[in-house]
Order: sequence, then C-alpha cells, then structure tokens
Amino acid sequence: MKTLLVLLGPTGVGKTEWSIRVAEELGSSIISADSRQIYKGMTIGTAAPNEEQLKRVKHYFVDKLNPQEYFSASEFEDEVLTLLDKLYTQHNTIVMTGGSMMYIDAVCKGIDDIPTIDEKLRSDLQELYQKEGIDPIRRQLKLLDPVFYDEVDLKNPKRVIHALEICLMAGKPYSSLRTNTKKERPFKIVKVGFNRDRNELYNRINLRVDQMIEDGLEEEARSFYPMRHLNSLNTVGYKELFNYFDGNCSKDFAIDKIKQHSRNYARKQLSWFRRDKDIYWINLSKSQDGVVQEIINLL
RNA sequence: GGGCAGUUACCAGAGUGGACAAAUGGGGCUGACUGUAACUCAGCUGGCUACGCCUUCGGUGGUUCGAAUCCAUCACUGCCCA
Repeated sequence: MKTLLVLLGPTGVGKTEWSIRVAEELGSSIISADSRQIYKGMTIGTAAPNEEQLKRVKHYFVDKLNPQEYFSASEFEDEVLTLLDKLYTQHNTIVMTGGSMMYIDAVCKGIDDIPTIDEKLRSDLQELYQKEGIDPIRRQLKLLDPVFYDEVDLKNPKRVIHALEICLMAGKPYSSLRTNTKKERPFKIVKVGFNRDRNELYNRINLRVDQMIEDGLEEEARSFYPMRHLNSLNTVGYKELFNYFDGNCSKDFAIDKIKQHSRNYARKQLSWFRRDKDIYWINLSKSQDGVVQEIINLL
C-alpha cells in the first residue's frame, strides 16, 4: 500500500528537523508543502531547510520558483500528484511536510476545477474595487451567482472579488463549480500534527526571529525590496522589513512585528488544522523520546 | 521643603454626577476560509449558577436618591521652583 505521510504543524514548531529524521528513517524524500519556501532565495526569512539538511534528505518544492512566477494550491496539487506517481515506483512511503494549510488540503482532499483568472480581469476588478469599493462587485456577484452570494462573507473583499472573477472567467456561477467533495487518492494518507505548549512555541518563534536577523535576514529582504509588490513577497519577515526600509518604523519595531505576525500566523495555522479530525497530534513539549518511532508505527 | 499635573480594564487612552463593565486603538484569544492563503475576513476580551446578577476606574472616609466623575485625606508618579 502506497502511503503519504503528512507532517504538519504551526510555524516554529520544529517540523523541518523532525520530518528529516522521519524521512531518514524511512528512506524517503520530502515534499515541502510551504507556499513561501518554494521561492528561490527566500531562505532565511522562511526558515527553509539549510544546506546540511538538504544534503541529508532530498527535498522537493523548495527554492524552486522565481518570486514573479505564478503558483497556487491547485498547481501544487497537480505537480505533487505527478511527482508522487513517480516516487511511488521506488518507495512505499513518502513524507510531505509543511505548514501551508491550503496546499496540504489541496493534495489530501483535492481542490475544485476552476479556471485560472487572467491578469487583465484580475487587474480590472482590482481597479474597480479601488475606485468604487466593494458594492458594485457584490451586486454583480449577486446577479451572476445568487447561491454563492448567500454563502460568502460579504465583508471579505478578497473572497467576494475572487468569486466574481471566477464567474466571469468561467462564464457560469462559481457555486456550480464547487463540488464539495473530497477527491479519492490512490494512496493512503496519514497525517501527523506537531504542536507544543503555547508559551514554548511562542518563545521558539521569538528566538528564531532573532536568529534570522543574526543570520542576515535584513540583507536578504533588501535583495527582494524591488519586488516587494509581488504576492510572493507578501510574507512575514519581509513585509515588516520593507516597512522599515521605507522609513516608516525603526528596525527594532519591524523585528517585533515579525515576531508578532509569526505568532499570529502560528495561531491561524492551528485554528485551521484543528478542524481536521484525521490529524494525529504529537506535543513536542512533552517527552520527545520515541517520536520518530511513534510516527512510523502509525503507518 | 513649595507649586502644578496625574493615578481608569493586559497596555495606551477617552470619560469629569444617572444613558458605564466603562469610547477608541494596540495587544491577546477564538473562529471562518477550495486556485494570489505567511492572504483576507469575523467575533470575543472584569467575574458568574449568564436575556439576569456580582465586583471594578490608586486606598480610605464623606456628600448625594445615585459617583470613575464632587469633597476630604493618605499613598504613589511626573514636571517645575528650592
């Protein structure tokens, strides 16, 4: 039986190191489910696996795309499934690790087939939104897809706009494209979540940010400064420093914000993961003895 | 030693007799979220045996039907003069 072992958890919990240990034990490579580590050069700020770690285990989807390249959970789904096909000819178990909730779900549960929005439409709607606010967009959505209109959070511009984009792009209501079904996969999925006591997790995050600064995060961010408007750079650790480069705040303030936003992100990840009843949780604040074995026993 | 200003919930900070468990912001917590998701959005944030009750606005004592708001006094803090 082919198996995908998914190791997930909030940022800073220690996924990278633990997943490498597990992968080493299994002789597996690692598929990284991280929407930011996938970009080239964003190494320090995203706490991507370092050289030594990359040497120990082959990683996929790390340091792969240019920041200006488009990517999405759906592309991730496709590419991972293709890759798994190939890897399963050699291995029975593959490890996937990361904290990007939607990327993980895309692989495990599938994502509905929705047209990719072309840039013109995207920028047109964006312009409309900037100029006239959300109302005209809501009205159009109500006309084109009354069903979804009743479901969406109308206060969430991103969701409302996106729904309209899809309707216009597809030429039919977004709701008609939503299947609400979990796709079957030709492999078994085992999900393990790493967590820690909240205080410890937050301490680790804070210390890790200090370490990033020491390791040269500021320079790394500076190299991306000209690309700051790209979605890939709308990332904790960079956007705060951009703000500092702009002269809007002190460096210390930016660093504090990086810590804070990282903590907030960790919390949001946990909130997303908690919904998933298939996750087997391991608290790394308790004894770490036998963790690798505990995970392997789940297979 | 003298003068002035101040002390409000986790923090900052409104409120200067009833509409106050107390504006607002920050922070924190919880949650929603199927294609830009490290995004975007929402709720809660004194306690409780909760559509009602209880304890709060530095301490104490007063005035008043009623006080975070007025008076007295004590404590602490800041600025100014010695």
